[in-house]
Amino acid sequence: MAKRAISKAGRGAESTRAAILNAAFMEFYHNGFQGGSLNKIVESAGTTKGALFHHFPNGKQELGYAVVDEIIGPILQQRWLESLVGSKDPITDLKRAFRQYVKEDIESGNYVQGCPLNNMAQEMSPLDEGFRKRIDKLYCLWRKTYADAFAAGVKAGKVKKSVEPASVAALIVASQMGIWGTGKSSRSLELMTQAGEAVCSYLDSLRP
Amino acid sequence: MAKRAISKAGRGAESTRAAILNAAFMEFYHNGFQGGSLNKIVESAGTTKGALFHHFPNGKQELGYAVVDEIIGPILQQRWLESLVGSKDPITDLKRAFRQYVKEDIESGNYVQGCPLNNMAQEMSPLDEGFRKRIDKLYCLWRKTYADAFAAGVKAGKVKKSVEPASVAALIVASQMGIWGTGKSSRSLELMTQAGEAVCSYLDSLRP
DNA sequence: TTGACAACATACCGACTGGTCTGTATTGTA
DNA sequence: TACAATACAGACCAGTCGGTATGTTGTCAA
Repeated sequence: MAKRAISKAGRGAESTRAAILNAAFMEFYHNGFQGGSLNKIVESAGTTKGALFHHFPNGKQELGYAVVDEIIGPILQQRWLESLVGSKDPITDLKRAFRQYVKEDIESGNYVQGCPLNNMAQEMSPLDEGFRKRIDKLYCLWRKTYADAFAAGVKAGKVKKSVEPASVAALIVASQMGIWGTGKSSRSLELMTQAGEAVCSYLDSLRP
Repeated sequence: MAKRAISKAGRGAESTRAAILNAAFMEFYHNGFQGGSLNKIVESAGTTKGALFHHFPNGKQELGYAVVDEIIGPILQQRWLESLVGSKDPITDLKRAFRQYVKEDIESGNYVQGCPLNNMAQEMSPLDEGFRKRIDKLYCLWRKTYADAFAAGVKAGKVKKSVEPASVAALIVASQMGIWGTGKSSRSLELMTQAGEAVCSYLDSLRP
């Protein structure tokens, strides 16, 4: 059998797909899924509807699913999960991550757009079961990674034994959703850092 | 000068406005502001575009603003603020409110649609400054009410003196946004109650 | 009784939406 | 070299959108 990925008519089949995917992510990130326009997407990707419906035959929905799976998922992985897997001291690592990313998103101005995953979740979860399942899968992974880290922290004596890893993980993830959501409507870096620091002091209260 | 509110041609001027407003709230609550359709709104309100643009000359935007100010604001007031103003023991009162409303929203099924204010905030804050300001005003009031209650709790000896009321308030409100957001994509009552209980145990850690 | 005006209803508009269809150039394969 | 398949481009489509213009009806002050 021939290698599919290399076959390319026109020029750069896989790169065209990637361009559409990235443009779609940006469009949906800024205007929402329902508000996002396929015309704008193909325009900013430098291609046409023909290409879009060639790579995503089921149109907008399939494109949205692909954005969640292939763009947002990996972002979550690298941003919040990678630094936690295998951690023996989740409190220290989480505090560092919180402070770093709050600072980063404020400086880049990205905080006004919020968290891409949360945006999709709030808008599309109630409207489309396919979206909901994909999004839920990511949030489950997110919570599980945190919970595993807390369980490891308990074993390593860095977290007090009375904490329920799953409960704490659920609260931390929820807090993150809320803090980044707060930034969107308040546009206040003080408020985001304030809430972030409150999480940090909560985390400190979980020390043995 | 004549009383304006009583003058009514057709039948029930003010009640027509209210019907449109309520229909708009439901439509936006279920489909988002951008996804919500004016045609659907007037249909389910049992009226027409003429009436809508008579009462809201600036169209969809003005209608959206009115939904935030006249529907969502009062809901927030009655649901989360009324029980906290003048409270001397915010920890007890907040825990009760959390448990009550988690239970209530699960039983009614409303939890799949999330918090109306948060929905609007996530979708519209980055896109429209008028929305953002109105929404921010409500969140500020929300946090301030909590912060005042915590300050009173400190004075009354029901909350330990080391807590920063403003920080704790910011975190609690953010957590609420996150918990109700979690419910939307997970559809898991266990997860919502679990996160809710984690908040309760966090609140307990703020006792003197 | 008679305007004047509020309170609608209805028909209609251009813009834009997601989506399809057909044509065409490029490519690997036989 | 012939052929089929891939990878697009661009025209086109029906439907829906928010919004407007005009018409009609009920109410009230004069």
